[in-house]
Amino acid sequence: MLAFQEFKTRLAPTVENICLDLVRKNQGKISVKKERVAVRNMVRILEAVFALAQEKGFQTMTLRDLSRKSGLSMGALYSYFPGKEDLRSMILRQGVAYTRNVILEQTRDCGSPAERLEKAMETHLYLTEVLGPLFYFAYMEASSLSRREKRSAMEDELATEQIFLDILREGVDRGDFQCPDAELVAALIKAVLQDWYLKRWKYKRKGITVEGYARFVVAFVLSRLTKAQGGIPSKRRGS
Amino acid sequence: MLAFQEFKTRLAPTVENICLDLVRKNQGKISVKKERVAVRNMVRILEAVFALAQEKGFQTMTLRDLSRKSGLSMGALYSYFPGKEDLRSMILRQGVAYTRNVILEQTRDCGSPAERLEKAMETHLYLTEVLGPLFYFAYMEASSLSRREKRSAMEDELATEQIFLDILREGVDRGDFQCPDAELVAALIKAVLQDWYLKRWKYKRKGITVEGYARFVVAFVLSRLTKAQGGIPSKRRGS
DNA sequence: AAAAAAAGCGAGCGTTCGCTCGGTTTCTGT
DNA sequence: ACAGAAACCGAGCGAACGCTCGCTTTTTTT
Repeated sequence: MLAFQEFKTRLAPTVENICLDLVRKNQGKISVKKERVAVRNMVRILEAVFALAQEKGFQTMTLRDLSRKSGLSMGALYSYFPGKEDLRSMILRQGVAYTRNVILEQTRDCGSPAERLEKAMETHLYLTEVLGPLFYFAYMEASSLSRREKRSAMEDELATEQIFLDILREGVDRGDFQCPDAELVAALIKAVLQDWYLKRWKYKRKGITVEGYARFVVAFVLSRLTKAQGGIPSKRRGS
Repeated sequence: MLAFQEFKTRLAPTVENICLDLVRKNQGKISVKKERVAVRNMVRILEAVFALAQEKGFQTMTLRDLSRKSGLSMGALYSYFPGKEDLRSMILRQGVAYTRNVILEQTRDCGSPAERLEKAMETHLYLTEVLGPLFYFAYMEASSLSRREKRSAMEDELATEQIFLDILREGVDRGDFQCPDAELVAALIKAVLQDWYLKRWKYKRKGITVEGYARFVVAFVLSRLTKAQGGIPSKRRGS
């Protein structure tokens, strides 16, 4: 298992790096010319958004709140995004793209399905640990999107799940895994990984580190895939 | 395993029953005198709230939206709650109390820890299946609460988890379960059960019924508790 | 059926929101 | 040092919000 600290320094997944991509991909919407300035202030904006969204939600947060917390004036803010809704969708889009890229890139060159599965879960957890507020934001704000954007959020959910499903199926084909219900296992994995950033307060309180959680989840899932004798009993005794 | 249909008819966990309790426990805040009328309209209000909250979130929903969807006028609405925030906290409080009671009541008289664990998971899933919109609402709205109410929401989360943890520990004591990290397993169970109502669209799309999901989750967890040889390997091979 | 009580109504109040824009400050090249 | 460009500022705009209240309609009582 890769240590969390090493992951952090090797990949350097920071808000700053995400802002750099965000600024470059939205040049049409950002009226600030100099990239250095744009990125610096975009970082302040995103960090303020994450803090405020965690406090009171994105909808409840006002642009005056954002102005106060980020240190930029109302007018200055509108040099960095065309409107409040656009700000949200810019952040979501960029965050999703970034996550997808990192996980796919990290799992591509692994060996056995078991190793790839471990690597995928580990990467997901470590990434959410570094970018916790971003993931929390993305998850919590998905409920108040337009229909168009809601569909897109659902497809992202399924795309992440598909990564796990592909690995599971490969493992089953090769005979490494015994898993008659790969779809459900993939969904379970996704749910458990999400819990890490949705309930960070809970795990912090219990003194559980991201590495400890990763070890537990990997062991739990793999033990079921490699040691379980049978599938699901079709009937269990009644109450 | 209890069939879902039987659970539904036996316990009759409906929005109407919840509204009855809600009306009785908030008589001071509701100016409508006749209980029959109060309950009837409270049902219309709650169902409208759930629908709107799922569409656009509680904060984004306006009282004019609620008026339109529920069929009651702006003025009439204020006979049923003192303000928008009070409406939310009334719903949350009542929903949490109801859930807690049902699960505790259903798991009290079971036999072995394995049976109780199964019953607890099954009850949680069936309840969320009937009252899906309520749970979705409670979960999604927990992020934009006051500090006082946030603490209370966290305690509810931990209280539910504690039910599972108690059963796990009893099973370990009796030698039924092999589980060196009961706290993490309890958290995992909670996360997986929550996924059912947070991502219902996903499971609906895959054609998975609540009974199928319950069977899967129970089998997955129990197989790990009763068949796994060891705990967590302290080290796994490096990347 | 008339009177009293209860419930329902919706235009309008004050406030605050997202957003704009004319003026000011800061940065950059020479 | 200075002129032009870039960035920043915040009072103010129309719109929409939560909420109220005088009035009407419906239900209950006598």
